[in-house]
Amino acid sequence: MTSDTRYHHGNLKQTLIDHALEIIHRDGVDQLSLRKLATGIGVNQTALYSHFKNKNELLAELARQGYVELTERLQQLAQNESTHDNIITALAERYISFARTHPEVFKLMFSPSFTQLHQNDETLWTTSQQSFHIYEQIITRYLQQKQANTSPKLAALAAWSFMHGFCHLIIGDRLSSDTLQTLNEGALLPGLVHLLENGIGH
Amino acid sequence: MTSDTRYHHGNLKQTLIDHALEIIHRDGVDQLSLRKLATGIGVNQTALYSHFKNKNELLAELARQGYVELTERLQQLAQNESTHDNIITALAERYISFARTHPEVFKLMFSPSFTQLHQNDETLWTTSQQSFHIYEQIITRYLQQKQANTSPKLAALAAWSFMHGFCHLIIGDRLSSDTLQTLNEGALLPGLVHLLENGIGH
DNA sequence: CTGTATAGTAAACGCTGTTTAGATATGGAC
DNA sequence: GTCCATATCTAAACAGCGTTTACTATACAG
Repeated sequence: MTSDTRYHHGNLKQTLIDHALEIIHRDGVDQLSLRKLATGIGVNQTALYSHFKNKNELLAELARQGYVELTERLQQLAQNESTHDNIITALAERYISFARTHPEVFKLMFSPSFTQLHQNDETLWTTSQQSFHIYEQIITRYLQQKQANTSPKLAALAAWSFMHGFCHLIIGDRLSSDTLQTLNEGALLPGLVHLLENGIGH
Repeated sequence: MTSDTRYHHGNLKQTLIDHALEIIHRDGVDQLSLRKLATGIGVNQTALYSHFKNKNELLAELARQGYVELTERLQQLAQNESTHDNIITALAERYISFARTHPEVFKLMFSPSFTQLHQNDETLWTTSQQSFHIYEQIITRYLQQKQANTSPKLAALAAWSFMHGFCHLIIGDRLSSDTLQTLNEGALLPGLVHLLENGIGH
C-alpha cells in the first residue's frame, strides 16, 4: 500500500502546515485557499477540519510557529551578548532578517487583524509575548551596561516601535530603491540604530 | 419623483464611498462586501461597477482619501510650527491621532498588500508620498533649528519608522492596558519622543 | 424627436469557507 | 482474533463572495 493511496494520510496536520507555508511564501498569504491547499496534497477539501477548527486556526498556527522561530533567533542573541559589540544592532539585524526571509509569515504575525486571528487561542498570544519579553530583556541589560537612566519599559517600547515600524516599511515596499540598496549593503541599519541610541537631534 | 425610487441615483459614487467608510469603521475592513454595501444603499450589487473598476479600486480610493486627510493634518502643522514648543511631539500626536480615529482606514493605507492595492493606480502612490514628504520636511527643519549634524533623510526614516511602528502596535492591540492608559493620559508620547530625540542610551 | 453614452438591473459563473452526513481505517479491550 | 469506539477522510451541499455578461432605463446633445 503506497503512501499515495492509503486512506489515512498519517501526518496530515504537519503536511498541511508545511504546504501552507510553501504557498504563502510563493503566492502570498491572500492566495492561500483551503481547497488549493488540500488538493495540492491530494486530500479532500474538508479533511483539514479534522485537524483545525477552521482556516483561522491554521493561520494562527502558522503565526505561532513564526513567533517560536523569532523567539529562538532572539534567544540565541540574549545568551551570547558578549560576542556582539553592539547588541542593539544585532537585535535589529535578527528582527529584520526574520521579517525579510519570512515576509508572509511576518504579515500574518503582525497583521492588524491579529486580534481576531487568536480568538480563543491563548497559546498564540502567550507565544507572541515571549518574543517581546526577550526583546525587553535585552534592552534592559543594555541600559544597565550603559548605566543609562532611562526607564527600561519605555526604552523597550521605543526600540520595539522603531524596529517594528521599519520592518513594516520594508515588507510593505515603502522604501525607495536607494534606501533598500543601502540596507542590503549593511550600511543603513547601523546608522539607524545609532540614531535610536543617541537620538536624532544630537 | 422621490429620491428613493428614481432609477439614477445621481450621486452614487460618493454615496458608495461614504457608506463603505461607515461599514469599515463599524465592522472592520474585512467585513466590507460589495453586496452588503450596495443593498445597504438600496442599489443593485453590480451598480458599483459603473463607478469603480473593481473592489480593489474602491479600497484604493478609501486609502487615497485617508492619505489626503493625513496630509492635511500634517500640513497644518508645517505651517504653524512656531506655535508648538516641540514639533516632533506635535507631529507624533497628529499621526497617532489619525491612526486612532480612523483605525480601519489606517489599516487600509498601511496594509502590507498595499502594493496590490495600488496596482495601476499611480494616484494612490503619489498621494501617499505627499504625506511622507511633509513628514520629511518637518524633520529636516527641526534638525536645522537644532543645528544637528544628522542626515535629514536618515533621521526622517528613523522618526517615521518609530512613529509608524508605534501606531501599528496601537492599532494591532499589542500594547498592555497600562501602557494604553498612560498614552491616553498624554504622558506616554512626550516620553517616547524624548527618547527619539535624545536616544535611549543617554 | 432621435441617437447615443451613461447608469442602472438581472442572472449567472466560478470561487471561497464551512456544515452535514456518511464511509473507512486505526488502536485498544476483551 | 474480534469487536467497538474513535479518529480520520470523503462526498455533497449551503451560503456568501467578486465579477462578467446581457439587457434595460434614463439623461442629454444634435
